[in-house]
Amino acid sequence: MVRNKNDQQPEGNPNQKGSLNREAIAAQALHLADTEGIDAVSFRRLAQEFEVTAMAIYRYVDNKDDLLDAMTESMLASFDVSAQQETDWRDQVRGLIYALRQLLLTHPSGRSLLSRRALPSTNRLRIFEASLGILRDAGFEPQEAFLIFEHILNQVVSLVVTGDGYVKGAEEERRLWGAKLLAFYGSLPKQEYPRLVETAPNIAASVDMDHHFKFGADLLMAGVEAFAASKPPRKL
Amino acid sequence: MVRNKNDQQPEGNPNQKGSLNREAIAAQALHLADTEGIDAVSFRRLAQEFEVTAMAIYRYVDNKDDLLDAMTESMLASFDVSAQQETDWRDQVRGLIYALRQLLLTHPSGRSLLSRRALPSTNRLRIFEASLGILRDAGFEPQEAFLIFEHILNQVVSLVVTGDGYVKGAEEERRLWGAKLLAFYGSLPKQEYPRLVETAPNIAASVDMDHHFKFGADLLMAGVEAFAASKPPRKL
DNA sequence: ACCTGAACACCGTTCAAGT
DNA sequence: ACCTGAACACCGTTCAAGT
Repeated sequence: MVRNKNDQQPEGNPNQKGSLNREAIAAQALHLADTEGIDAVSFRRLAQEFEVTAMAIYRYVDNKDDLLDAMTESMLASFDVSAQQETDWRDQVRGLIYALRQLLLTHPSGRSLLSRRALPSTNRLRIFEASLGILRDAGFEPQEAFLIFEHILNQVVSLVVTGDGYVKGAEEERRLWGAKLLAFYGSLPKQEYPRLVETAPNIAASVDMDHHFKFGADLLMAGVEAFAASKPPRKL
Repeated sequence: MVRNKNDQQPEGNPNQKGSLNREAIAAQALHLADTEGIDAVSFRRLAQEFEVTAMAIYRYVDNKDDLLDAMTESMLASFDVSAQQETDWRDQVRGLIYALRQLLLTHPSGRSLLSRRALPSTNRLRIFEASLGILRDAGFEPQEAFLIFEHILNQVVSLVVTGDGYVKGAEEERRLWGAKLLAFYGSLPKQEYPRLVETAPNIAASVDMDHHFKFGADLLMAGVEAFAASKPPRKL
């Protein structure tokens, strides 16, 4: 290992000129997706970032699908599964939920990446296995455990931010969208849409808000626990 | 009304040559998305379908975003809100869940269309209002009602089919994907991924299966009811 | 009012060629 | 082994022009 990881990176970009490889490409693509949106990720744009031709990237990545796979792996490398070490399964599940939330806050492109139909690679398998383990040890059958895991994944993703296309650090954009939602729902005709007018502030607040997430996580846990309670008592 | 709706439609396409308008464009685009995938929807392709230039479509549709809005409206026109007429709120919510499922089975592109960040048009407002009404009348506060509605929407969408990119009538494709999932998860190293190997059949079965949906819908309802029960008793 | 043609700035991907 | 250049078949969108 002669090369130092930190030699001349222009303004914090994770690319080192001249060192083209799969990991670096995936990391750069992920960074691009998180800061400029998933649509900004293209072979031509990526090539430009590495000061190379678009075709050069095909040496390390089969096609666009494979690139998205690599990005997903790169993202999930930082996923924290330490929640496994809790003693109560409820705390383990809660830990998973909040770890996933943290991941999605750090990587807004996570929503797009995680909802692709693709065979998982090692990092994703690791998380999947750990999650199923927690739920199986809690007393759920395999099918139940799988379904509950899916349930949680989808719900957390939708709770962290409603709608696609958000980008890292776009606080201003979110605020504006929230204001737009409030104005829109708040000014609907009250006779035709009484419930929507009434709920306008809550809809607008859903744009971000920690309270919104906590509320949703509680609802989610209530469902899982209720399901557990409705089963013949084994452990719970 | 001189023109008959049914004069010479080539092989069941909902376009009548020479009658370009917003509704017809939206319907055709939706049909295209449902049968060939959302990516098949382009101005050039759509224009070809109507035997016209791509630019002609811009007379009726502002841009691609507006086109997707119009498609969403076209899709939601067929949404059945008759579940409102049930007497028990649990049946009302169940009715909504199954109506949404029916919509998504008919329109596989629904997943993509419904998860866009956009201001809703009349059909979507109608459904939103009706759903909030059901939940408010059941005794939930505005914020709770909104969150539960979101919860249900996301969960049903993810239950009808896991992963994006499916298309109408692609039963064969789904079957193949299920087989691929089974082979993949079933042949993972047992020592490293015991839970995944064990759960492989359930993961594969999630590709479709009515049982899978019923199971998920029950879990969903269990959560909503548990949340209702945890509140100070007003109606429930 | 409604449609066309040409153009601009993009895509993913293939293939033959360079070093 | 690794990268380039040119090409193909696509995109959304703008603008000036036709009838």
